[in-house]
Amino acid sequence: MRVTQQLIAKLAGVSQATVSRVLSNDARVEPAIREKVLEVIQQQNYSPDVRARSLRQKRSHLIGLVLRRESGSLHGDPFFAQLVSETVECLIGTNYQLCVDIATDHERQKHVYDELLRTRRVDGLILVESEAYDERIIRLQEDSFPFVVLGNAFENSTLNVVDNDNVLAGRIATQHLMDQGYSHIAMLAGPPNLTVTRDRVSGYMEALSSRGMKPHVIYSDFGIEGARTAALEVLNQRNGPNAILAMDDFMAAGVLQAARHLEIRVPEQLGVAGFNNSPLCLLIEGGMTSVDLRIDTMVRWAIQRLIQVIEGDEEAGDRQKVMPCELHVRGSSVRGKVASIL
Amino acid sequence: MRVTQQLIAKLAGVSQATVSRVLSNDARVEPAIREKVLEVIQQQNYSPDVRARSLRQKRSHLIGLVLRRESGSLHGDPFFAQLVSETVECLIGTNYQLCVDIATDHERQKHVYDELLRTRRVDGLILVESEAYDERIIRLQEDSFPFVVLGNAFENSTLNVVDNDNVLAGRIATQHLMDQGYSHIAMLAGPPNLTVTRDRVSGYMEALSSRGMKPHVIYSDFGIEGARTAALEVLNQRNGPNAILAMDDFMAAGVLQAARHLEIRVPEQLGVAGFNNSPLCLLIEGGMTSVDLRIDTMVRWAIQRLIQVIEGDEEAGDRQKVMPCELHVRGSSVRGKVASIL
DNA sequence: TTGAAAGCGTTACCAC
DNA sequence: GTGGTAACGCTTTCAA
Repeated sequence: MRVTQQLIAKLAGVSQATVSRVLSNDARVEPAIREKVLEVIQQQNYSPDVRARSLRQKRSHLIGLVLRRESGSLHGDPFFAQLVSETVECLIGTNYQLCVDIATDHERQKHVYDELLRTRRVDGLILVESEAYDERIIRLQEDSFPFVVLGNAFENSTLNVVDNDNVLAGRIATQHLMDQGYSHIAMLAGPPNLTVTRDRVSGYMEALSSRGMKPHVIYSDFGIEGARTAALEVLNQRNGPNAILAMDDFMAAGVLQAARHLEIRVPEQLGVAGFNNSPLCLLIEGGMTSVDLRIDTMVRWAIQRLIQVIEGDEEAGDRQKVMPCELHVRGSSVRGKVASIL
Repeated sequence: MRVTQQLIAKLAGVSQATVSRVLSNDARVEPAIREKVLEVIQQQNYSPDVRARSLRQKRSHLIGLVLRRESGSLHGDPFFAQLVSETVECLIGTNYQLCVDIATDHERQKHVYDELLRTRRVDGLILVESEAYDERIIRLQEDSFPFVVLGNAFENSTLNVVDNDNVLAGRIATQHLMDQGYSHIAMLAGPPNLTVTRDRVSGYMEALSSRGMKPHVIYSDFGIEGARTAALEVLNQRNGPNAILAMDDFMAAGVLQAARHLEIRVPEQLGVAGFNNSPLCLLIEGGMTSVDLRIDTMVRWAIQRLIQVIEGDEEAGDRQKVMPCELHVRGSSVRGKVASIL
C-alpha cells in the first residue's frame, strides 16, 4: 500500500491539509507540528505523488525534447548525443525532467505533438531542427503552448528562438579555406529546405563572392554514407573541388573517407572543414577543422528561457538570442605543417 | 479553457461516462452514439489528459532511463548516444515514452531514485552501467518496482537482466590479437569495480593463459582523455605492449591518438581493438577492430521485458538473457594488408 | 494556526 | 447500453 499524505497525517495526528502545508513550506504552521510531521515523513520515506500534484497544479515538471530525424540515422550522430546529454545536465538542479521523443516522419510528428501536448504530458517543448516553415510551430503558437526553438531562424519575431549565426559560421569557414589558398571550394550541404542549410550556404556564398569566386553547392542527406557517396561523385569529376566544406563533422568524415578511397591527400590536395566541433574532430588524423557552434550554451539558454516562459516570467528575459560561433582550425585544412592534436 | 470529457459529453448530448467508454473502446455503446461522440472529439481536437489518467490508473506510461556517469563525460560517448536513440526508437509503437536522467554522483543518484520512483513519475526503470553491488537495486527489489538491468551480471537470479557475454567478448578479442601475432597484449580496462570491466578482463585473461601469455591490465577512467594519458604512459615504457585492447571504441581512439603522438605505427607496431563497434570504428584510418555487443538487440529485449513486468505479465517471458557478440575485424589489428573500410 | 471540503480530469463500479 | 458517482492523491480556499 502506497504511503500518502493521508497516512502521514494520521500518524502525526494532524489533518492532511497540514501535511500539505509542511511540504510546501507554508509559513503558518506551528514549529512543533512541522517538526513532528517532518519526522513522520522521514520515517515513512514519503514523497508526494507527482501525478496527483501534476493534475492539481496543472504542471508536470516535464520538458519535452523533440527531434526530427529519420529512424536509425541517429546512431552515432554527435549532435544528437550532445543535445540530449547537455539538456539532461542543464535540467539538474531545476525541478524539471526530460522526456525525449523522435518524430521520424510527418505522420509520426503529428502523433508526437498529440502525445506530448494535447495530453498535457509536458509543460513545454524544445524543438530542434525544425523546417523553416513548420506546421507544428503554428499550432503551438495558436495553443500558446510554451516552447523554444533551437537552431532556427528568426523569421517570426514573436517566437522564442536561440540560434547560432549560421550565416557567419558559413562565412568564416569559407574565408578560412580561401585564406589557405584553396581555389575551388565546394559546399556539401544538407537538405535545402532546412534553414540551417540555407543560412550556411548564404554565408558560404557571401564569402566566395567577396573574392569573386564561383559557388559549387551539393545537396545531400545528413549522415556519413550520404556524404561519402556525394563526395565520391564530385571528387571523381574532372575539375573537381580542392576543398569541401561539409554541413557537419559527420559529413566531413564521409568526405575524408571518400578522399582516402580515391587516394586524394588531405589537406594537400583537398581541404576539409565541418561544423559542430564535435569530439570526432580530434579523432581524425591531424584533427579536423570545424566551426564550434556552442551547442552547450545554446541548450543552456533554451532551457532557461523555456522555464521562464512556463513559469510565466515571459517578460523577464530576451525572446531571441544569437550565439556567436568560432572556428577551430586543425590539420584537415592547413596546407602547411599539420598541427598536433594533443 | 481546456477541452475535457465533460465538454465533449455536453456537446454530444451524452454522459461523461459514455465518452470515457468510447475512448476505451468499450463494446457496450450504441454505434450511432459512438459515432456522434467521435465526431465531437475530432472536431474539438480532444485528447484525454494524461495526468488525470495516470492518477486514476496508477500508470504514467513513462519509462525511466538512468545513466550513471560523471557530469560532462557524456559528450560524444557513442555508447550513450546509441542507448538513448535506440531506446526512443524501441518505444515508438508502444504507448510508453522515455524519461532520461543522469546520476552524476552518489548523492545525485539517491535524488534521481526519489524523483523517479517514490514520486511515481515512471512506471519502470532501465538501469545501465550500475555497479556490481548497487544499493539502488536492493531498494528497487524491496519496493518490487519494475526494472530491468542492462549490461550487468547475473549474480542475483531473481533480477531481470540482459547482458552481453562480456567474458566471451574479452576472450574473442584477445584471441584475435594473439592470432595476429601480437606477443605482448595489454588491456586498457575501465574502473575495476564495474562488472563489465571484471568480465572482459576475465575473458582476456582466460585467452592469454590458454597460450601461456602473461596479462597486463591497466585500469583507467572511461573517456578518450583518460585512455590517451594511460596509453601514453604505458607505451613510453621499455618493453611496452605491442597490442592494446581497450574497454570501448572511444578509449581505443585515445590509444590511437597516443600512438600517433609517439609515432608508433598501427597496426604494424601496435595492434588496437575496442568494444561496441560504434560508427566511430569506420572513421579511423583503415577502420578499427571492435566487438559488436549488439546494443540494439539488448535494448529491444530490455524494453520489451520491462513492459511485460510493468503490465504484470512477468511470468510470460524469460527473466534473463545473454546476448551473443561478434568480432568485427578491421585495419587497426590486421598486420597484413589493411582492409578497405568502404 | 488548523481542519473540512471542493475540485483537478479521468476510470470503473453500480444501478437502472 | 447508459448515467450517476466514488475514488485517485494532491493543493487551496474557506470557515472556524
